Amino acid sequence: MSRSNPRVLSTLERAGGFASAQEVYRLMQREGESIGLTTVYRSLQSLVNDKIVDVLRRDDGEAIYRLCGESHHHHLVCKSCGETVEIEGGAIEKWAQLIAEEHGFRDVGHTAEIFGICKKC
Amino acid sequence: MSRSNPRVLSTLERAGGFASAQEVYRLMQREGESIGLTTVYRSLQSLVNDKIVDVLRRDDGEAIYRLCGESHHHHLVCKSCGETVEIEGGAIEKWAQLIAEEHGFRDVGHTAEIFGICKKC
DNA sequence: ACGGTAATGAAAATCATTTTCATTTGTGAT
DNA sequence: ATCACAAATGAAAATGATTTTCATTACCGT
Repeated sequence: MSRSNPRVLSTLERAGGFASAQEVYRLMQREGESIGLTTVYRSLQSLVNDKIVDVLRRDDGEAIYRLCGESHHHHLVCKSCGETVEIEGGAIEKWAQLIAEEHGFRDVGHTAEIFGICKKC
Repeated sequence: MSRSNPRVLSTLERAGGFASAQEVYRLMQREGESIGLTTVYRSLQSLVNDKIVDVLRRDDGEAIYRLCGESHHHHLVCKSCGETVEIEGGAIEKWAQLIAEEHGFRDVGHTAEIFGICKKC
């Protein structure tokens, strides 16, 4: 099949370890890298197969890719202006793990986002 | 705007309270109901606004609509078979509120989902 | 250099979802 | 009942992410 293009992984890292395929592609374009969208998709998929990245879904259904092992964080997003604050989720991590174990689930992950209206809006 | 077509809700109920828009549409077709896909989408969206149904995402990104009780809750979803457990989020509620206030946000809401592999899978 | 396999990417195909817009239906006032 | 207007409807087109196709190119071992 196809192996991952290393520039894709490096771009995903540079993006903070968290981005959609389209975002990785646009980022590479902006930085002058010559690559096709198809290759970006294929590389990300191959990274998922190799368990080097995780794939999640945004609320709008777009797939987002996240480096495994990155200490992950959550977001606090303003519904009005879109300003985003990255937050640590200490309490959540334990909660998710605990609940999942109670129900006999393994291989546990989670998503959590907080949204509201920021000071300026 | 537009209100929900009652046949859509009744079909979603008949489907076990868990189906995608396309599935609801195909089900209604098969049962001889005359309705457009657009209306199915609009009705489901309106049900989501009215908090009569929840919307989640399948692994492939397709939105699935699900009847839910009135109390605010979160989900523990099996990535493999889709089994879903409704859970209470006591800890989360406080955490979200606290973090948001720290950053000066008001009108706060949140989403949280836990996913993993269930016992059977 | 040669032959074969893997990687690449442009363009077309897919598929769920949304938008547009013209038509129909329902409702309330008169 | 009739007129007028708002809401609902759905067919068709638009959108946007993702996948597939396929012809070309880069790479590797001989």
